[in-house]
Order: sequence, then structure tokens, then C-alpha cells
Amino acid sequence: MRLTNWTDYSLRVLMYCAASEQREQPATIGEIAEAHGISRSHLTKIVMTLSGLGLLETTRGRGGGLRLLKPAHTIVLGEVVRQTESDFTLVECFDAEHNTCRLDGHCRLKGALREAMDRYLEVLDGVTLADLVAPAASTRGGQRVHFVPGLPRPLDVAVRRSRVSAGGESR
Amino acid sequence: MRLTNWTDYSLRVLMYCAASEQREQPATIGEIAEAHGISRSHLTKIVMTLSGLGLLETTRGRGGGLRLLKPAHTIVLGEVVRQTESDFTLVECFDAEHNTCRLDGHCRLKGALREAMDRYLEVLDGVTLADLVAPAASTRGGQRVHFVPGLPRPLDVAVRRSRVSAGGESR
DNA sequence: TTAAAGGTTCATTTGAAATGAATATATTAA
DNA sequence: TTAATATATTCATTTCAAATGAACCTTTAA
Repeated sequence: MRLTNWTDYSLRVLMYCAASEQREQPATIGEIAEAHGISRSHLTKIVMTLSGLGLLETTRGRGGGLRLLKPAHTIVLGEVVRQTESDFTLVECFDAEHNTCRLDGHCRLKGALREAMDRYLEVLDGVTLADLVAPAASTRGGQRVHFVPGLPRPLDVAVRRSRVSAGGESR
Repeated sequence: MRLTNWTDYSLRVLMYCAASEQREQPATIGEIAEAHGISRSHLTKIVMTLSGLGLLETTRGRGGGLRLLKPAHTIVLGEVVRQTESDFTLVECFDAEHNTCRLDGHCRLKGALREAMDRYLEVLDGVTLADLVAPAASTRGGQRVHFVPGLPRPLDVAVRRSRVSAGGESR
């Protein structure tokens, strides 16, 4: 009864991208891989899947990277999990193909588990990517200042400010 | 996102025992193993666990077997699953020991998943073993007559009847 | 004393998930 | 046109929990 790391990482990628939305540069696979200590190669496949699902936009080449295709508050957790998680065969009898349970059709387990699973996903349907990334601390005070290791640094502002104060170098 | 076969089989054992309650002879491991095409050896371990959980009573020796320790309608599915299922580590960050997620404590995924899991089990807490075994067909008509492959045959009545009509052989 | 039952231990297999390595393709900037 | 940076693809390999199997021990009723 656990989600795959695949799903776990998928969510982290999305969160990273969500937190990168304000930045000028898009997030890159290498960046995220490093932030979470995962292999670039592996993470690439996850990103490709998310891209295939229409959640991410990827752009190749220098200056490329990843961007969310929809605003974070419209990306629903339940939907993501439904799509990244491969196996919802809660017990054997869910898999019509390989089912050998002799009670199939006689017992009410399947119905109960299906109902339970529905409730599970229902909860996740009430959560969006934006909710996940929102700072856990107090809402008042506005701007988030603190640094979160697994997310892009909120330095753009500072950098931009320092650029200005440094006398406007071109880029 | 699936339960282990271990849990699946655990439930089948319990169901078998529940359906055997009326019989004079207790259910046996060999019987259940054969009914479901599982190895005796493997099923024994499952039975021992259920026994350890106080759900089953086992008696050794000839004439021995398995019996539920509590009436079927008091055995709650959620409780069983909570105890037979080994791993509720929905994602990495649930496992304090091995967690490496750098967002730990910053993102709200854990809370959402915990909530979802609670709802899941909540549904199963509303189902008892008796519910699972109850015939799916109409409630009226009383006595179940049909034969269910994975459960003990409801022959006792018929057998007893035939015994009577055969003139009361001793046993 | 034998047959039928549960009980224990150890080794092995299996399969999905996870990972890694190598390489191809696209894009931008100098 | 070349170098650098980024995504994209393919194939092989590793890992680990779960599942299984085999052999043998213990208990009990007939």
C-alpha cells in the first residue's frame, strides 16, 4: 500500500516547476535531479511522461527547460496520481486478466475496496499543486524569504536588486 | 498502490472460516489451500499471523483446524488490513528513517496523503467479515443453496438430512 | 502407533520498480 | 561553424520486497 517513487518524483518535479514559475529561466532536469539527488537519466523519463500528459512543456537546447502548461492552482493532485501511478489493482480480483480468485463475484471485497479507493482519490482531488507549494508558515507577512533546499531559490528578486545596485550590467 | 497478496489471502482465509462457522468440523489449512490453489506451506504462515493477531484459533492434531475467535460481524475489515498490510509508507517522506526528501516539512503532500489514507481505511472500517461473505443475491428466500468454489460447501444440512433419511448412522 | 492436523526454519524465485550508461537530437550563442 | 546546453531515446542492469517452495518438527485423536 504505497505509491511508487515514480509518482513521488513526478510530484516533486511539478512542485519544482510550480515554484519556478516566477523565474525568468525555466527549471531544468539537471537542476531538479541535483536538488533531489536523483539521476538525470531517470528523471528525464519522468519528465517525458509528465510532458506526455500535457502537464509540462519542455524546450530543448540552451536556455531550454521545463515549464508548467497550466497554472499550479489548476493542477489537481488526484488527477496526477491517477495518471502517474501504474497499478490500481488493489487485489488480484481487480485484474480481470489474471484473476484466479474463486470467490470472484461472490464476495463483496472488490466493491468495498473500490469505494475506499474512490474516497482516497477524492481527498487528493481537493488539493492542487499550488496548495502543496504554499509555505507552511503563517500566511501573513507576505513574501517568502526562507530557503527551501528542494525548490528553486527565491533569489531572482535579490539578484535583480543587486544587479541594479551594481549599476545595470547587461545580460 | 495495491495491497499485497498476503493481505488478499488473509481475507480469504477469514472468509473461509466465517463461512465454516456453522460446520461441525473446523476449516483446515489444507482445505483452504486447495480451494484457492495456494501452497499449504505459504498459507500456513498467513494463518499463523492471523492467529497471532487473535483473529483465529488453531487446534493441532487430527480433527483440528481453524476457527474464528470472534463472530464474523465483529471483525472489521479496516482493522485486518491495517494489521496484515506491512507498508503504509505512501511516499518516501513518510519513513522518517530513510527520508531524503529535501522538501520534508515544507510541502503539504504528507498531510494530504495521510488524510486520504484515513478516508480509505474509514470505508473499510464500515465493512465486516460478515458483510463480505453475505450472498450477493437477494436477501429474501433465506437459505443459500448455491455452491461457491472458494468457500466450504454448504452441504452440512444436506448431509445431515441424508443421514437422517438414511436412518441415523452414528459418527 | 499411525494419520492428520498445525508449526518452524531456511533457501530460493520472481517481478516490478528503479537505476545507469551510452548515445541521439535540438537549440542557442559566440 | 563550432561549442555548450538542454531534452530525448534506447537498452541493459540492479535491487529489493514479496512470494514461494521444501524439508522437517510437534501435537493430538483414533
